[in-house]
Amino acid sequence: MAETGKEITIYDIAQKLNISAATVSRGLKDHPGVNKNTKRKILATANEMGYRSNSFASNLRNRKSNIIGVIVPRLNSNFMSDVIAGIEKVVNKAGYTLFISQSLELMQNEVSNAKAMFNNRVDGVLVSLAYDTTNIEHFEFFTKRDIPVVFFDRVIEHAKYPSICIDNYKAAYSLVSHLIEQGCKRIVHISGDQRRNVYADRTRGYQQALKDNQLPFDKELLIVNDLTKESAIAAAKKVLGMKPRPDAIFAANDYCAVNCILEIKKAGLKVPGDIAVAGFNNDQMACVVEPHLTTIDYKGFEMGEFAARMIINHLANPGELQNTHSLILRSELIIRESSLKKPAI
Amino acid sequence: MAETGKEITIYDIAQKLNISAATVSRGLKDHPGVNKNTKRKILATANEMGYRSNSFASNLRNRKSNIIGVIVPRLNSNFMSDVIAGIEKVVNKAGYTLFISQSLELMQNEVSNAKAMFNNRVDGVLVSLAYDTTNIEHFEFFTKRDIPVVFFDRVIEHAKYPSICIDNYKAAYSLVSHLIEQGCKRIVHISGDQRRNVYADRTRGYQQALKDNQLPFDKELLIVNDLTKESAIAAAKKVLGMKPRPDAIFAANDYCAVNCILEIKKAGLKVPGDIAVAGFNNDQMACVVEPHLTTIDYKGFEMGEFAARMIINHLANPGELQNTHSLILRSELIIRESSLKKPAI
DNA sequence: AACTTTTTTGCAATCGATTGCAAAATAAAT
DNA sequence: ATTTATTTTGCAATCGATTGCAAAAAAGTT
Repeated sequence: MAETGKEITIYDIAQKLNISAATVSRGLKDHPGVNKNTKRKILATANEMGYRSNSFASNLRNRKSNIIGVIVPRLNSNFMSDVIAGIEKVVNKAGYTLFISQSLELMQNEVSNAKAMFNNRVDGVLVSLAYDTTNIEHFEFFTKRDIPVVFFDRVIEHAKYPSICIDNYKAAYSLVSHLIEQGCKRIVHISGDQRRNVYADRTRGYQQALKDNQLPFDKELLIVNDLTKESAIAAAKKVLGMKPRPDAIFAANDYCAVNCILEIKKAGLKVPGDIAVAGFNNDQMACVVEPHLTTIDYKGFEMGEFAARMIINHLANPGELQNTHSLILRSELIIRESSLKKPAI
Repeated sequence: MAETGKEITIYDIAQKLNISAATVSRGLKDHPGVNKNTKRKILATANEMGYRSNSFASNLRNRKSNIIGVIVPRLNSNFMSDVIAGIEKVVNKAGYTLFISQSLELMQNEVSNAKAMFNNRVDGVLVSLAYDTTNIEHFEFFTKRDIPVVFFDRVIEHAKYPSICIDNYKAAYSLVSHLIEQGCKRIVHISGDQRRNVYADRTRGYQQALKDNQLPFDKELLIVNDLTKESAIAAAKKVLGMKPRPDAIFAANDYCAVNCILEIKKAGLKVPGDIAVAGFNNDQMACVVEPHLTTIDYKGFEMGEFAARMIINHLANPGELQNTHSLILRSELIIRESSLKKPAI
């Protein structure tokens, strides 16, 4: 078993077996040209001496780190935790490890994280953009060196970068259609920074659903803020003061929706009776608030798996960057009480 | 600026400046023995040629990875996201990067993650234990090689490993005392696996608070499960069926507490009127549920910072492992409506 | 037994950065 | 101008694993 103190190298194994380090190196990685018996011996001695491969030496020689970088806005959601788990699963199987960091929704951090990853020579990067990222020049370092960059969830339209996300437009469209179907006519949409696809697309879906149902789009009913609790409460208050009062709120995420519900109830109004509310993401708290929240569900684990596979594929078949453009995953409308004005049939 | 294609090494810089690679190496890291002018030139050329240090070569030579491993049960809470952010802050400042992985509450994953980190030659490891971890032999690899391991939050009593957590006993004691002070006499405690300090200590605090207030400890009132939503609901149902009916539930985490509240309300009873409820952790959802949840708050960011500092210190002053044993951070009782039987004074 | 073919192995260079030691260059002192 | 002290630099070995190429060993043919 492993001994204390000094590290064992292939040279130590070679010496003990009276063979060359080259053979040990080949033997350890099951090179076909090595005699089966020798291989067995090498493996046995390696184990017995407590050998562990030195990845620095190997990486140095191979000019490859076997590390995939992941930059996300925040790790604090079930969604993101699932994404990471999905990525880990695929990536580990392919022999890579992860280098994860959070931008905390600030472009500034995103930039420095990207630099750190570049300097650590990651073999590929998975990115979900920060709230306030205005450009993606900080990823050009990677493309210049042919290091694949894949965006997921918070993606950006760019010929160079493949991406994975759900159809936010369609999801929002179906959600708003549902609200309309429930009899809502003045639907407020609370969204985030319109530079982020997830918010812009949801807004478009909202607008199109209105249009397709002959409902006018009233600019006043579109509220864009930073989706924090405070902004959610402020937005809710604003809605409550509008005349005529809107009969529904579609918030771009669950946390915002939930805080709207609380605020509406605090004002003595009923959800969904007076105002129906819907969110996006199907967070845990969607089933904690009362009434439970109608929302859009999509699978983080799956998204992580796909994103990871995309990167791994690029690494396995370099030069095919252009083949895969973008991938759209499915999402699902989850109808709960917060939007049910009519009794369920 | 950075060129496309090939990587620049110190040899390229050396050649361009007609000096030796040794000087370039020293110049780049501000070695005192290098002429100021030469340094300036080296830095300038490095920039201009788009040089980035090759960490593999450097790590190989220095026998040091500058990577800190972090193993956590799950990344899905605000708490954990804050911890990671705190760790990142300290660790980055000291020139390290993070290698994060989740055990998903399974010892099996924790073991393989630990191995992966060991093989990647992390310089230190920060760990919060999985739900079902029964022993910590998988960390002996590290101690044998004098690689520091620091536990945080979900810690374990062990002379070899320093740890950081809050005083779960005291926190639970103060929380239960508060419930008693509100007039509760039959208090249920729902907890998790008692092998985890966080749960065992909370249970102890609960029991001691009862004792100090002349309340009998009824075994039936201590429910141990896995704290999932399903278990929470089952536990709540059990409580509702008890005779005489308990007048309070102290759950070992907020998610469990929240689901109890929902279940109690579903049964037509009032919280806190019929049954007071309290949780632990001050998750976002504590303020989503109605009534808002009384709970214990403690700062993940701080905990991350401290844990990281501890590891960094150990790395800076090796051999002082025994100096720092364990650190107890403060926590705070947050009283909200879910436990207020008496009107606030 | 001599020769050809096939399997196995080893030599030695390579991947870049680092650093002890000594040499060279410069500055200071005589 | 010499000698001594001080700064700067460079040489060359080292950190382990990898791999093209060639040599050695084993197996197969005549």
